[in-house]
Amino acid sequence: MKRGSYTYDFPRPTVTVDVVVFGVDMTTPLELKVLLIKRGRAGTAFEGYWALPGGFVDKDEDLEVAARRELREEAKAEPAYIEQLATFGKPGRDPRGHVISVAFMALVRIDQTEIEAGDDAEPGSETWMPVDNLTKIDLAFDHDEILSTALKRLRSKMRWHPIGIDLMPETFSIDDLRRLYETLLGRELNRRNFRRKVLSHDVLSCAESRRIGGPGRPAELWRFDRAAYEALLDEGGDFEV
Amino acid sequence: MKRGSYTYDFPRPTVTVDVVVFGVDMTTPLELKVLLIKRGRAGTAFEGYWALPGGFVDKDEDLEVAARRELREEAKAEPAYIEQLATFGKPGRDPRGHVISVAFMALVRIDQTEIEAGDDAEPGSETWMPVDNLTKIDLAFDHDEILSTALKRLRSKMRWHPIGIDLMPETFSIDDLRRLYETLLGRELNRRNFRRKVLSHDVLSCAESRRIGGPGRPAELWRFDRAAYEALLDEGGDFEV
DNA sequence: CCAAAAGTGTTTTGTTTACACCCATGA
DNA sequence: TCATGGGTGTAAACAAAACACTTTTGG
Repeated sequence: MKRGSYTYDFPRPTVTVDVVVFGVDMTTPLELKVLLIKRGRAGTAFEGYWALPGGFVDKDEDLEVAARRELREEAKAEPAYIEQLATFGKPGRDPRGHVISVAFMALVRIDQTEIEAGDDAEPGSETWMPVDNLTKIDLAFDHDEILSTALKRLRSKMRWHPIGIDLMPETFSIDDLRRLYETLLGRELNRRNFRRKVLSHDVLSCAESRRIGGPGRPAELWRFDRAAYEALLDEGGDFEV
Repeated sequence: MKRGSYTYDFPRPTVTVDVVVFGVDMTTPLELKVLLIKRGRAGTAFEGYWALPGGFVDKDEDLEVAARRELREEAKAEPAYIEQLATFGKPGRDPRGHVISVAFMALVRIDQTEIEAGDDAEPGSETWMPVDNLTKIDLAFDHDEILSTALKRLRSKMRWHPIGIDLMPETFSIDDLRRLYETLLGRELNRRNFRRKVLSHDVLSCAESRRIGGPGRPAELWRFDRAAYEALLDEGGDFEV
C-alpha cells in the first residue's frame, strides 16, 4: 500500500468519527451485542478485521451529524440514544498516518434493525457481535480500547440515567429490565427492591399485559414516559437504580 | 465505505486543543477561578477577547501531550490533574474555517503558579478570572460553552472522585476542603457529617497542626494518600462526598 | 391442582441527617 | 475568661436489603 503523499500524510491530522453501537438480544440469557463491520478492500489497512462503523468527517459537518450519517450509511440503524464518548488521537493508532477519531456511543433497539447475527459476513457487511466474545477477537485500529471505554461509560451511566431503557423494546416488563441491568452490571439485583425503586421514579407508564403463552403469570408491560422524566429532572431527581 | 478510499480528497478540518484550567483562591469566601488568555494580534479573530489557553495539535502529537504543552507554553502552569472533556466541532464555531477543538479540563494548585489576578492584562498575557464574573464577559469562539461543560463535569465528578483535592494546597484542613465543596456545589454541607464522611474513606493522612495565629483552635492538616486511594478503588469503593 | 413466573407487605439493617456538646487557642 | 473556630457523640429519620407471602396464568 502506498503511504504517503496522496491522501493521508498531511501535516495536519485527519478527523474521523467511530460509533460504538450497542444492542440487546432479549433471549435468555440476555446478551449485549455491539455492531461491527467487516473491513474489506484488499490492500487497505486491517483488511478482513472487524471494526466499528465510522468514517471521515465531511467539510463543515457537525461531529454528531457525521456519527449519525455513518450509522445510517454503514449500519442501517437509527439510534434511540447517542452521545459523544471521547476522542482518540494517540500517534500510531492508524497506520495510514495521523488520524484523530471522535468516538460516539449509540444505543439501538435491536428489534428495529434488520442486521443478521453470525460472524461469517462478507467484507463490508455488518453483524451483531456478542460483547463477551470480544476478548477473543482483535479489532481493527484501537477499536478495542474505544469499545471498552464505551462499555465502561454505559455501565456507569445507566445507574443514574434511564439510558438502559433505550436498549429495550418500546414496551417491556420490569423483570426484563432487571435482567438487562443484571447482565450489564454483572451482579444480581433483588427482584422486589428493583421493581420498587424503578417504579418509584414515576417515569414508566403501564400498558396492557403481555399475552405470549409462556408459563407463569403474564407480566405487566411498561413504557418510558419522557415527559415525566423531564419533570423528575426539573425537581433535581435522577433515575437511580 | 469511505475509509480507505484513495479518491476521497477533501478539505480537512483543523484540530486544536483548548484547556479549561481551574484554580481556587483560598480566601474567604473562597473563589473558583479559570485561567484565561487575552487574545492579541491585530486583525486576527476575536482580537482583545479573553480565551481559553489552547492551540494547534502538532503532527503526530498525542492530544493530552498537546494540551499539556499549551498549558506550559501559554499558561506556565503544571496541572495536578488533567482529563479530556469533550470535542467541539460545530460548523461556524471558528470564523477561520472548520476547526475542531478537543477540550481538556485541568486543575492546578493556584499557590504553585505565578499568574497575576486582575483583568487589565496585556494582549498575550494570562489572568485568573473568577468564574462568577464570567456571566458578564463574552469569551472568544464557543469558549463559554466549553467552560460551562467543564464546570458541569467538575461539579459532578468531584462528588465521587477526589479531584477536588487537586485544587487544594498540598496540606489542608477538612474545613477548608468543605468550604471548597460548598462553593463548587453551591450548597451548605453539614460540618460534622462532611468530616465523618471524608475521613471514613481512609485516604487522607494527618500532618502537623497549623500554626497561623488566627482565632480559634488550630486545625489539623491532612494530605491525600494516593496509595490508600488506589486500595479503596481496588475494593470497589469510591470517594463519595 | 400443580408448576412457574409475576406482583406485594413488612421487618431488619444500615446510612444520613440533625443537633448538642466539648476542646484548644489568642487576645 | 471569653470569643472563635475546630473536633466529637448520639438519637431520630430515612432509605436499602432481606424475606416471606399472594396472585395469575398454562398444562
